[in-house]
Amino acid sequence: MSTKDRIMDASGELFRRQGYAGTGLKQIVAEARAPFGSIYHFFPGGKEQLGAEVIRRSGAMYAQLFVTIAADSPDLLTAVSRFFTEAARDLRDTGYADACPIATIALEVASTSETLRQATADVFDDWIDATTAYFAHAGIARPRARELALEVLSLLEGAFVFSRALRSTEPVEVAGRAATAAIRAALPSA
Amino acid sequence: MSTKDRIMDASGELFRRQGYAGTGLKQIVAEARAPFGSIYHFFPGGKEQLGAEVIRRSGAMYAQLFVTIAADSPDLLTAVSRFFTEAARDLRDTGYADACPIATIALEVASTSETLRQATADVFDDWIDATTAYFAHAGIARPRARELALEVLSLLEGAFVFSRALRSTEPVEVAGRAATAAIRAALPSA
DNA sequence: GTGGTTCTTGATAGATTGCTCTAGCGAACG
DNA sequence: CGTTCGCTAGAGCAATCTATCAAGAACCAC
Repeated sequence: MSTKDRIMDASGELFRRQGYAGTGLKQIVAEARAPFGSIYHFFPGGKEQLGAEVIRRSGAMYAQLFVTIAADSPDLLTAVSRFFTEAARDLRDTGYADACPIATIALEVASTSETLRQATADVFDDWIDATTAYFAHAGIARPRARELALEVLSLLEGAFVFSRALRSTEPVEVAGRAATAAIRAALPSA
Repeated sequence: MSTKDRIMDASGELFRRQGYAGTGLKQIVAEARAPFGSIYHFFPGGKEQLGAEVIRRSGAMYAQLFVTIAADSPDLLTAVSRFFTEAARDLRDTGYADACPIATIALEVASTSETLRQATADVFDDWIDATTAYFAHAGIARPRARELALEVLSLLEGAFVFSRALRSTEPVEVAGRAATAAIRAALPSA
């Protein structure tokens, strides 16, 4: 794996777990087993450019994770249910460290760095649009599909906050059931 | 107002907006118009003790905010609806800076400081228990009331993440409608 | 007043931060 | 072989971080 990839992987993992401000560049190169200078070779814009690229890449990878799960699920409800179940399992298996790859950064930078805030906003917009389209494809009218997308994604992100702090999968599991219930109610008959 | 109170107020506001790691003690004393040494006079445990006390106090104040709104609302649905509407208004009025007082810290410290993680967990446990009791008092069976509490609180926290990043009140407004719909469906008849 | 306690105050230490800089390695190409 | 170029490598800089310390100010009990 290339040095740039190792730096981005290490950054993504550290940012996700301890945030942007809480992660030093020295810690990143140590984790990535990369020379310090390489950061500024690949990311001349410094920490902020690294942060922006990591946000966009991590966000896209997380969206892809849902696509993969949806691809081999028989229907929409199963796909969503599995995504929450998988998220709960990942949380438990990582000691409640790995939840949303960008939520921690999003809250940190929303009022401190316009560049990074924009990166998180772009990722979230993509997620919302993709989820809306996915629900619309299942027969839910567009405006309702968007509301439902925001509802399901909010349930996921909010449950992550509680599950990580409480060190319990209960919030994510409950949120998963609430999400499928909401979708089932919005689906055109049955 | 006492120096200690000014320090805690300033810390609460800064932690909420830019996180724990992203806020320096120098910045806190500047904002609080307090001498630097006073931090270590009132919080001998340093930044971590200050953080823990701010988390517990901010968490309790936020719970009190809901109690106040609920006190002069005719019923449960109105109270919840008003809380989300109020949250959306606060977000807009502060330039999308002030949302949950401890969510940013909660995600940051969940895997880095057991002391602070415990403080956020205690606050969240209180919120969940209080909300569960509030729903149970309205006639919803206990196990279902707890699930509903987790669902509503997750909707709120998740919507905060999106609203701050997207600089839009839409997520919080949609979450508010979803929360009231879920409660209405769980209420014993009508 | 006097003694004692609480609080204020900022200089300073020591570590760490993001970042810059230069030197050198090693493969590709004429 | 010699030159070039992408990348490695880490020493070092200015700034900032948390934390400590000792001295002074303000207040209370006696």
